[in-house]
Amino acid sequence: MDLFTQQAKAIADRTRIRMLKLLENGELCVCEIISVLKLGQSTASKHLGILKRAGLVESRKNGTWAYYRLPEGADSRCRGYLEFLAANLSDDEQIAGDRKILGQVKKKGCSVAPGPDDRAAAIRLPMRPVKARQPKGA
Amino acid sequence: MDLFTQQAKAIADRTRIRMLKLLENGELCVCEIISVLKLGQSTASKHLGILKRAGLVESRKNGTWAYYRLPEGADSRCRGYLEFLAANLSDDEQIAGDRKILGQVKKKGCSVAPGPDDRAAAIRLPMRPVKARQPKGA
DNA sequence: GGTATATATCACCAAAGCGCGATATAGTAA
DNA sequence: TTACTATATCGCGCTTTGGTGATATATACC
Repeated sequence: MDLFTQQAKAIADRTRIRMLKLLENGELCVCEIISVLKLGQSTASKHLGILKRAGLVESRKNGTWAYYRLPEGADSRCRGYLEFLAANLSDDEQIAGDRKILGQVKKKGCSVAPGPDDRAAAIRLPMRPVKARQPKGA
Repeated sequence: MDLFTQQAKAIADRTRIRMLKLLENGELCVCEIISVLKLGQSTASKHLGILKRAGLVESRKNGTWAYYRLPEGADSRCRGYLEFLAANLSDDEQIAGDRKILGQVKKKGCSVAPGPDDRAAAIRLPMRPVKARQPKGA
């Protein structure tokens, strides 16, 4: 499949659009993405894999943590859709809400115990350890 | 589903991308689109319906003929993807070939008997009548 | 060492999507 | 009228896709 169509398919999913819009706020750890978008772990990993294979995100590993970001290189073939996306959905309430939640998650750290008002997330997410874990290298 | 995602899904198909790029050459009759892209009749109709419901094409009827075109209004919500598409795939060989075939189909008329070198199309397309039919109103 | 965490991958199922033939509808041609 | 054409829609089979639980691996914490 040609890259243009592959990227079109990668964007043709609401969850992946939310991921890309969230990553416009900067590089994020997978567990942060999971916390903000309230996704299952395998679901998030699969979607991120689709975005990565389409060249729409890059990733790096640091210990057990994986960080995803929008590509930084000047490869115009990978930037087209991302620039288009950046120019759109500024009025989307859900995406604005995601960005707001990201701010909260960033303050609390990565593994966040969901509040009592979010029972769906409480089922999916592990409890926050007393002290947040940190990768060795950082 | 929100319009942005719906349009993304509508574009996430190679055949529909080819249709939209073909319509950049101006309004076309369905039978012309079928001839150029060598699609089954019901397949083409279904794809055009998806594009229409997503607001990416408009249509009008004249007798039995149906004509599709890119939207002419200034509704920016419908133009975004189309402008993005117009700015891309200029180097796509298949789409360039489609445009070339369109020129040939335009010369011969709508219902074209496929040449002996295109047997797949010969199965799908009716033979060209001795005199090409024309809608009453035009 | 042992236990828990972060992530990727696999297997599975339900849902959606695509192509195609058949049918329905409406118009043209004679 | 009858025959043919253009298009839309429906029904079917097949493939793809999205979500989820289970598993594997590597790492962090103790």
